[in-house]
Order: sequence, then structure tokens, then C-alpha cells
Amino acid sequence: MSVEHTLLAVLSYWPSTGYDIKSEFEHKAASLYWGMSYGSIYPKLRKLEEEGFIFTLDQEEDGRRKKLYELTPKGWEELENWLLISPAYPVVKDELFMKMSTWHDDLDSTILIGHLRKRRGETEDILGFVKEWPSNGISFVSKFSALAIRFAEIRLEAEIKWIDEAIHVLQTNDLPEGQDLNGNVDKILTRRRKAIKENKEK
Amino acid sequence: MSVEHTLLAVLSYWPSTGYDIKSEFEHKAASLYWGMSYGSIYPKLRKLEEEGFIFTLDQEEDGRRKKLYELTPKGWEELENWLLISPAYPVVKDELFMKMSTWHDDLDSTILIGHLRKRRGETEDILGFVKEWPSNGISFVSKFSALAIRFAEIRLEAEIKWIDEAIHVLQTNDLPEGQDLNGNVDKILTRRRKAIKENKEK
DNA sequence: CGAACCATGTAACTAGTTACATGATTCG
DNA sequence: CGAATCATGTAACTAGTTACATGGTTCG
Repeated sequence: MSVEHTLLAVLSYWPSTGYDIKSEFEHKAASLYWGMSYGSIYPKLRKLEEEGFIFTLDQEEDGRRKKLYELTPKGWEELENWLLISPAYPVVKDELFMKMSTWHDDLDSTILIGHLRKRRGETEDILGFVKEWPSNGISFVSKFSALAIRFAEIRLEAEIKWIDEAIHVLQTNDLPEGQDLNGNVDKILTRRRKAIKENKEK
Repeated sequence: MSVEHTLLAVLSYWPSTGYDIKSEFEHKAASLYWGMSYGSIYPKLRKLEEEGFIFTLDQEEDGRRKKLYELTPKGWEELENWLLISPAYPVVKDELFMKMSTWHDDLDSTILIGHLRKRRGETEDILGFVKEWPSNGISFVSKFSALAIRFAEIRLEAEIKWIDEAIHVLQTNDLPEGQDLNGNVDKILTRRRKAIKENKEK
């Protein structure tokens, strides 16, 4: 897996401690990178050191011991070989998508609208951060990063546009037509109602 | 985790076997749902049955034994309680984003363009499938599903638009400005070149 | 009649999280 | 002076994949 490569990538920006890496991911995890816990960062850093991809620059700064990790020549090489191979297709795990697909007319659609509104807020927050990012006066953003961030921006904006559209069609009950060749919508409602009735009788 | 809930969700459409569930996810995994292997489906189904959320309808069809699973009243209840709680913010793991953010001028940008082109092709394929989906003459698509699928469509279209833009700016070397307050771009290239030089001398 | 598909399942492994332990420093 | 932050680390657990074993059926 490429968690190791992600660590090498972060270390390529500048030598960092395990703690730094975690913080770096904390705010960037915003729909772009993925998070990592200490429980996987520290053991992985040690493993990468044992294998000769990184080495430690022990530091005693204000009495605070810290282990800065830096890439070895072998580490640079490994990182760049990874950069050259074609990236895997992204994995998206979106519960909202799953829940919406499973929704039916016996459920209160205002709940679903609530989910959408909450998502809109979260997405808006991240979008705000992403828009500031390349000119926030603190972060390092290379021109390539800036291009990648632009992608995040476009994606988030598209999401907000869709959410607004979705809330609107749910409120006006103007949902798109689906495809129901076997009368599944009815079958589902029947199966559900029967199961619930059984439950009540019990 | 909500893998269990995802299984309940799929079973709510119609009673299915473990094999059916896997196939269902195979083609829908297209950037919308997430995949699952037999190694996690079968043990999970058994667990759900033990806990009383689903039950088996044993079938002997053409000498082929199969175990159809169906939701119990408790299963319907559990599913719907899950539908009502606010969905977690989606997790996206996109290596392309990571690789682009780590790119620098000592690497051949035509490789990165290659990555983008490949991604464009894959996304285009999925988009083709997604567009057909609600009217392909086979799939069951409720009106709520149709709305969710519309989201996938918008997202994929936005991605393609961005890829074209990105390829263009890379080819014309017209990348957006970043933010480099500490001369990091230079520092990175210096660290890298030094490491590579060390390696050659060895 | 063999390849592809339908169908179920497990053992060994890989990956990762959660929660805790520890201890120093900084800041309101 | 206590809370927040900096900093490292581990043990127990949860989740999930890969690869294999098994055996029947359908279709070219």
C-alpha cells in the first residue's frame, strides 16, 4: 500500500517529525488527502528507517527531544519511482450516496434534506479553507500543488451546486425518473410494511 | 463501521446471495460505492444472521444450492435507524492528487500528463456507464437513486473538465502561482540533487 | 469438453484505529 | 497553575484483503 509512499512524499517537502506529519495531514485531510493516526505513523517511520529509506536527525530543541526524519538517497529514489507509476483510481466512500440510494417513500424526506444541508455546510467549510490555502500567508504551495488544489475547489463547488439542486427537487417533489422494470419500488415497500407489521404483532 | 449497514441496504432492494452482493458492487463500485471481497461479505452475513438482522431462505435452484438472505423486522429497523443518522463526511483517497502535489521541476512533466490522460480515460468510461445507468433496460433505479447518480455524473464531468484544463496548463507551462514564502521549491530541489549526487559517488 | 460463470467459504495475512501511557513546554 | 500543545510510543483490537479450496452448471 502507498501509506509508506505518502510518508516519503510528506518528508520530501522538508524533514519532519511524526507529530508534524500528523498535523500536516490534519488540515489537508479536507477531502484531498487521507488521515493517519499515530498508531500507524510511528511504526511505519521506524520500518522505513530500518529499510533505509529515511534516517533520523535527532534534535534537542528547548529541552524537547524530537526525531526529525529525512529522506536518504534510496528514499528519494523510491519516492520518485512511485511518482512515475500510474496512480490507482481513487476510492470514494460516501455514505450519503448509499443512504440516498436506499431511501424510499415511507421515510420522511425532510430527514434526507437535513443530511444534505449538513453536508452542504461541511463542504462549504472545506471549500473556504481550500480557496484560501494557496494564499493564506503560511502554507507552502508549489505550482503543482496549486493545480491539484484547483481540482479540489472545482469538485467541492460542483458538490454544492448539486446539493442545492437536490434539496430543491426533494422539496418540490420533482425527483428525476428512475427505472423500475419489475415494480421493485412497490415490492420494497410491501416487504418493509409486512416486516414492520409482523414486528408489531409480536 | 457501516459495512454491515451497506449489506443491509443492498438486501433491502431484494433478497440476495453473497455472490449477488459482490456482483452488485462490482459495477456500481464505479466511484460511488466501495468494493467488498468475499472474505468480508460471507463472514459478515453470518454475523448479521447470528445477531438476528437477516435470515436465510435456502434455495435449491437447478441443483445449485444457494443461500438467499432477507432482512428480518429487526434488520429493517436497524437499516432505517442508520438511514436517519447523519452520514459521515466522505473519505477520498486519490493518489493522483498526492502525486501531483509532490511533483517538482526536476521530474518530466510529460509523465504527469500521462497520468492525467489515463485518468481521463478511466473517468470517461465510468461516466459513460453512469449516464446509461438509469435507462439501461436492466438496472433497478429508484427516483432517489437517480438523484444520487446525477451527483456522480456531475462530479465526473467536473473532473474531466479539470483534467483537460490541467493537461493544457502543463503543456503550455502556464501553471497557477503557488505560495513559497521560505524558498521551499529551491530547498527541495537542492536536497534532492544533493542526495542523488551522494548516491552516484558511492 | 473445457472455459467461464455461479456459489460458498476459510486461513493467513496486511493494514489501520483506538485508547492509553508518558513527559516536557508554553500560554492565558 | 492548569489547560493546551508538542512529542513519542505501544498493546489490543477491528477491519479487510488475498489466495486458496471446493464443487456444481452453462455455454460455445
